[in-house]
Amino acid sequence: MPQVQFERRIYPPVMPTEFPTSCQTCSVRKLTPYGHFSDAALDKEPFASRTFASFRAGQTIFRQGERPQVLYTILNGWALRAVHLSDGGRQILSFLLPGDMAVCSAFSQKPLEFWVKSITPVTACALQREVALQAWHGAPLDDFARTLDVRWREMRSDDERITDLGRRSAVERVARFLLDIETRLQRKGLASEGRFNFPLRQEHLADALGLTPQHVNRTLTSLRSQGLISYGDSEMHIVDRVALEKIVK
Amino acid sequence: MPQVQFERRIYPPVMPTEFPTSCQTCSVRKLTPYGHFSDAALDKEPFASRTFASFRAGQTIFRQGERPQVLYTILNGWALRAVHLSDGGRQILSFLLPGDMAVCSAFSQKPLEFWVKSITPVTACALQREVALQAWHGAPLDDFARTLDVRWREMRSDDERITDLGRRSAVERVARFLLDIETRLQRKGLASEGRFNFPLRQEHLADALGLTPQHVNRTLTSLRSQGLISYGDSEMHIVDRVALEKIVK
DNA sequence: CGAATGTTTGAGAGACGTCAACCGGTGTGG
DNA sequence: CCACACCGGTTGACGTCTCTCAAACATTCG
Repeated sequence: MPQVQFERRIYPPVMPTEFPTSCQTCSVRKLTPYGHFSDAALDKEPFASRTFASFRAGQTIFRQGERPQVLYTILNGWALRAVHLSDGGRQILSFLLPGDMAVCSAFSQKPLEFWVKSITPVTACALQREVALQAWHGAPLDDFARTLDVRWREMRSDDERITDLGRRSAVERVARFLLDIETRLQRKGLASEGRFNFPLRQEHLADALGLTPQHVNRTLTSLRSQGLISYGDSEMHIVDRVALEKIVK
Repeated sequence: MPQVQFERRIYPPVMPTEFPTSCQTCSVRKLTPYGHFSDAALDKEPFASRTFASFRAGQTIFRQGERPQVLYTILNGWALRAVHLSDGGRQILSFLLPGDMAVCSAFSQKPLEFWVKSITPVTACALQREVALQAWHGAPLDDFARTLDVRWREMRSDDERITDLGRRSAVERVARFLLDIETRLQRKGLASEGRFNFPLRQEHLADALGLTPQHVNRTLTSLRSQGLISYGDSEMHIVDRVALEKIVK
């Protein structure tokens, strides 16, 4: 019986004023797959007909089997992409951070084989699938090629996950994960000096890294006691980046 | 010191007559990402300017860091896509079978972060990157959308690999792998009644599944002694599909 | 205060890796 | 022609990493 997730953390309500007033001044503009689009292009479709959405923490954004008609780009907050396992558990495939697209491959009408759920409250920009498809099809060849490349980074990250899960020990996975998240947040301006907001519970790490929560705990505790990281109160701090990098090889 | 792979198996030389004379009658036509293209479309670019290539067993097709200018579609044989690991090993990311594209995401000019190598002798159809890009850009919206979807299956397969490596035991991984390969070959008409040509060594399975060759051996031996599979002489036979499916859950 | 959630810690079991050896087949070279 | 090396498959003994089961503790919320 699926249990209703009860969100314990307190988050301020999302104010409409938090939505960007234009794509040109959007805070995540440069982080998105269309980050290279010109100012002029951002006045046209599909951006002209963009809308916004906000989700509470722990809310399902896409269900498995659904055929999404919108492409969400995360403006704020964390979400996760996962599949259900036959034993009742879940495998987290990726975490979605500001600037990431919730369903990049939603061009097709094929039903999703994974689901997407917010972790913190999430605000997102929504582009209509059909409109976006037509607009990108009509774009110059150069933009077209880059659009095809949109999946490139995602794909690479998948490859790395495969290597990670197949070959690395628990410490290596955890260290790599923390460094990876830090790098992504840093690039988005959401981390400085190794410090960043970290809303994940240890169970999230376990479900993503293929470990048990207990073992994640032991690993984190070990890293903390060695002075490589420190954490608490939804904050993560990578204290000794060099040592962590040595662990991941 | 990298060791020269010596191919011990004997394969007949590839005869030019084995190349398909037209795209319309190509044996893998329906299996490719452009399998839905019309007869007429196959007379135009990029197909009109296609060329062919053949590789010996164990030959490197793409090097890491390379910027491929051609899109290879495998006509015949098996290949693998992999990355080097810092400990000198390799993680096999996927196996490429007839009808698969060697580098589907080669639309960009970004250097490859993996390498591709033939396992058996491989014959392939080569499309020029630039020509293909322009042709697909000019194609009808519907074809365009499907082209974007080309990566869909690949992506799904990546997701499954992540789940697999993160959560399954050795038996589950091996069973799932065999069923997966059989399904793919069946769809391509290269397997019947659970029997198919299987040129992989146990070390290939190990490198793909994140196990040691010895443990792969124990697992295969166990499955064989239980009468679920039988193999030998580059042939694999899934004897008890139902039981295997029960293992993978 | 009690219920629920998440973190932390411990003891024991099991799965998989490591190290090592042997075997059969095949090409190689004397 | 035969000894030999090499490769891949096979098997055994043993170590260790991670899981499982279990429980204590902190925090938050009702």
